Amino acid sequence: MTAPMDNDDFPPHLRHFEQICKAAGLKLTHQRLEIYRELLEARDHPSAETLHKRLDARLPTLSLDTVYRTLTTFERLGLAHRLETRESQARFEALSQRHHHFLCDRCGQVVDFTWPGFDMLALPPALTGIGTIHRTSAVIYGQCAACLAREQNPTTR
Amino acid sequence: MTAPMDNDDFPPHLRHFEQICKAAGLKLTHQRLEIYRELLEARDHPSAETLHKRLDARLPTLSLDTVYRTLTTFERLGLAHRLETRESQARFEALSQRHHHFLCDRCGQVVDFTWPGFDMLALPPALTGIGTIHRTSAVIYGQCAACLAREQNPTTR
DNA sequence: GTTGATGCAAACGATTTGCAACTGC
DNA sequence: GCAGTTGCAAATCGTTTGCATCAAC
Repeated sequence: MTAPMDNDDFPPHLRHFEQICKAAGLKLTHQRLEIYRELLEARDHPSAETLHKRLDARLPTLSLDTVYRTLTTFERLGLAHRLETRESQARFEALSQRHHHFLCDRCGQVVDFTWPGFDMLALPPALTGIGTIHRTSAVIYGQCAACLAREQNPTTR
Repeated sequence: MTAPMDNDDFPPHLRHFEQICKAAGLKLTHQRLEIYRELLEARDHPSAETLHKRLDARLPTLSLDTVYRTLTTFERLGLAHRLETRESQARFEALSQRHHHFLCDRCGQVVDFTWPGFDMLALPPALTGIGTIHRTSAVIYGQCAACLAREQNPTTR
């Protein structure tokens, strides 16, 4: 509809995307590709609406519902995670290296961090027989330095 | 409005509640007390709507908005946690002993489990200087045994 | 009596859905 | 050409809010 699809000069990470879609019997649409690309580049756990805004320049006719539908599809395919935040808006991230999340109780900011000690931890015995484990994740709640500073020094210093 | 408040024969955990409210300058209303009591007894991370239904017998005039408002207040006071689930409905739990959550990707069920190994783990160095830590929590995603069984043996056996 | 809390109804906002037109395969 | 996908608009549903009344202190 906008530009022709040049499947042959896909960079490696998009070839991987192509294969996943093909294996799942999903069509490789222009919209899906661009949404995935945008999510891959995003470092800030964007919401569906944020992604939609960012894609507006490249795909002016892209609808917000398609972004929602596509992100849900990605989640099902294991291409994206839906973050559990305390906001009403869900936020997404493409899968990259193993990391965890710090959530600021004040501003709602999500900060990624790595935690090798946690990643290496043996699963708790209490979970024996619970079923299959897909993913383990640590979430740390607190107040970020910026919010702390803002409260202690409302204006300056 | 319904029954008189007998502040003097409160069980210990409700006296604690009374003190927290008093310290925060909040009125000890009948509704707040009953919502807290119900949340304390609940073992299943009820949603605001579920709590409202359960309280209907005791407080027929209780409105759903009050449940929402009250749970938000409890969260602010540190009397309850809002769970981050993948459902649209938020779910709450009163604070009890330290535990973590297993979330089934299929049925959305939340299962509590203890994980002493995690609780004893040192915080990751990556978080140095991030701010103040309020709470750490582990979330494990997977498929519960019931959902596994249902998919392998759709009908019987 | 004063101040904050409640109940009601209406608003809000994120997300989902029905459907007809369209496009990748 | 067919099945799956999109865009549009409308619906859905959890949650929040304005406001007048009411209860706790």
